[in-house]
Amino acid sequence: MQEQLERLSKENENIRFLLELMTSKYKILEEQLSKEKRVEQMGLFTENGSAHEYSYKRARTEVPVTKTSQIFVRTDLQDTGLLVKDGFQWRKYGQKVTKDNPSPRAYFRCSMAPGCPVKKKVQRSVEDESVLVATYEGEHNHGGGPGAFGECSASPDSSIKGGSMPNFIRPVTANNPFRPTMTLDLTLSGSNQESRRPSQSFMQDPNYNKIEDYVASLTKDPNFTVALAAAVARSITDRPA
DNA sequence: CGCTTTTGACCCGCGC
DNA sequence: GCGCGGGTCAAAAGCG
Repeated sequence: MQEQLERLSKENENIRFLLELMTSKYKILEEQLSKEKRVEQMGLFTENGSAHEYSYKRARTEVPVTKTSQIFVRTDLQDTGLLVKDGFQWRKYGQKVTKDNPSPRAYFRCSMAPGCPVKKKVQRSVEDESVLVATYEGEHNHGGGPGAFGECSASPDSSIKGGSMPNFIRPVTANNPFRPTMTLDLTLSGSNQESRRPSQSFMQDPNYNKIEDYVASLTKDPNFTVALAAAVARSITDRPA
């Protein structure tokens, strides 16, 4: 018990470090983004007569930015499917074997399409084959169907007992074959005018305390370490420095 | 029979 | 211009 306790507290320390790393990375990115916004605005105001042309050209050449996020879902290794239960109904429209990963990548469109533009890609993680990586593009313009996360409740024997569980992170229930897992929303917010939000510190986010409490409870779950490590690795490697 | 999944073909952007 | 690789299409197969 003592040994296990020591191991766990060491693990907690590591996780705290990773979280701090993520937080600082987030702050750096936020600063960089606001700097870019300032530069962009200055460009628009100083170019006098050509300002309209400038913005027009930018708008035309700019790739339409869609909101993307990733979640990591731990599954049974025997489970060969690429299904991530997220409460929405999806229609599979393709599957591909990619170069960097031996497991195939499945492509899904929201079943409400073309009314709903959301797409997702699901592929097993290279680092841990039991972890499914689901990448979402866009935002649903409708509610979730039956079996949505919001309808789940904490399972009594789960090692994760959140108490006040944030809506965006839910444990797995008897209806859901997946084991408890860590879900991280690594949203890449767009840089176009419509998606701009007022600059807000991560620490000032109204959900921050809830997230912190919940993450603290998650550290009791050994599965959490793997999922977090994968998420942090991605957050570092997938973003511009 | 209608809807969903599978899978090979096709398209398109990117790097060389 | 060409090849490569990721993403999408669409016909065929599967399934309830």
